[in-house]
Amino acid sequence: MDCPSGRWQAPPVPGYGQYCPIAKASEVLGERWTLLILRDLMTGAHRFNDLYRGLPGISRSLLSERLRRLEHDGLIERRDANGSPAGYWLTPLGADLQPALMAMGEWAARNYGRDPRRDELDPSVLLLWIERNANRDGFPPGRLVVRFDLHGSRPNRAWLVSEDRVPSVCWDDPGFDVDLTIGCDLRTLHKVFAGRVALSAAMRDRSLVVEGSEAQRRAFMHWFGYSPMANATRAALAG
Amino acid sequence: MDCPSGRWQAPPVPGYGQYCPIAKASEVLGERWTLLILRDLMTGAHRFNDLYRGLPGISRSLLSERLRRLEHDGLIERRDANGSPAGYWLTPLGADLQPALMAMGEWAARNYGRDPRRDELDPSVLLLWIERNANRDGFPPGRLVVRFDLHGSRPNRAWLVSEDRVPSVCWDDPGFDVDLTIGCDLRTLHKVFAGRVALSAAMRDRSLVVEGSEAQRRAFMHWFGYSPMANATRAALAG
DNA sequence: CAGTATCCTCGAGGATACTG
DNA sequence: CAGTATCCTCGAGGATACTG
Repeated sequence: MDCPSGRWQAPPVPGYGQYCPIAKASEVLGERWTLLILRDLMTGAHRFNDLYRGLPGISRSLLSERLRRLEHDGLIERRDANGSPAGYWLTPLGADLQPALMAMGEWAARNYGRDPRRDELDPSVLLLWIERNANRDGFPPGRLVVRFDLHGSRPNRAWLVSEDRVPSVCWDDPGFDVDLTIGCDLRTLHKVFAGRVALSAAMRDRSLVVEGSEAQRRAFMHWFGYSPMANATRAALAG
Repeated sequence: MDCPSGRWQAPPVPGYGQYCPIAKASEVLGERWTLLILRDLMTGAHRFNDLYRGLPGISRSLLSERLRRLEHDGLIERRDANGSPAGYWLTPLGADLQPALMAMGEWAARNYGRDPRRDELDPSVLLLWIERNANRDGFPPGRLVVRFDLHGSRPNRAWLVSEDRVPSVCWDDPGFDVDLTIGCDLRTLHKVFAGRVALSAAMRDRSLVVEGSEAQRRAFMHWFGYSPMANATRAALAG
């Protein structure tokens, strides 16, 4: 609970004055952006700029403020420089929130699931999510270079480069030979990510076209990163 | 989704522009008071003034605004006059939130459980919760009158009157003969309500004193209303 | 890279008074 | 009982420029 300045006072977020767990949870989690920050920490973002990139519309000062409050409330801790991996990490208290966060997300996935309009999707955020949720064990050792051709989006090309099973997305040609290309429009990619359409079905009807060696295409189906809520969505659609 | 005025426009609560279930849930549930309103609807409050009484600090206009938004978002519906029980009721969409709300509350109960200071407790809210969570089947038919003597609180006397198994709390002497009195301080009553202390233990060490016939005292242990999160709290304390 | 400091705006929501 | 209308305040947070 120690803070950067050493003695940061929590600005008096107006509590509810109710000694009730729901009220307490609302006080800790209820501010704008807080739940999304926790979501991103749970899916592998830890550096300030990683978090910033995944939250279009937040300002750097507001992100900083929210992180300080979460640290003050004991949900996250900052690991600096010498303490191995730098950045922000969930404490046990913060990690314990995962079931509740999943339950909220599953509620929304069950009930608000519909296909997004193209203008509701942000290509850079979707690719970031695919990177973060990728199954690292499914990548080959060494380097793998995948190019996404997103029909009708701007920008419309992204590269996912996996080095020693650690993927990262970039929007400028990294210059390496491409092992695999994925061609589809952004909505199809989102539908697959969200679990609204099976990857195999999208490949079959060629709304998503994968080009590469047979082995690479098979591996793709194994490492592709789905939304953590995809299973709930599939269940809702099946039920 | 129809609204009082017939064409109420949702003020543009700034969304996150992320097509993600957690973001969607945050948009619908993230505003101040919203989760507490849903909590109260789940525990039996339905009339405007019932909700208002259970949310000290909210203004009538803000409660009205929040209810309109929840109605607009499809989580609650207003049943007026001729459609039997008047007031606000959860729709299936709203009721489907219960597991998520419980998960959040249980997280807080597990992690933030501690004994409240006396100034953190509001007697009228605690008695309201006990009324709402009472086990109606445990009341006798006809009338039961219970007086709570809350040592050191102001006001320090409340009556719970059950008529045909429907309890209601009042703070002025209703004038009926008293069948049962409960004497304790507010913190003890809260500890019992929250599941932090067993009712039987509080009676045994006389921090909570019940006076009445043997039958009434036994019935009391059956109808007394616990917090919906009490079981989670007991589990956390036992584990 | 990872923030902080300062200044300024605008909109959420309180207070008050009112209504069917 | 169940709200609504109006006016006003103040504080959350954006913009901008800065730092170790």
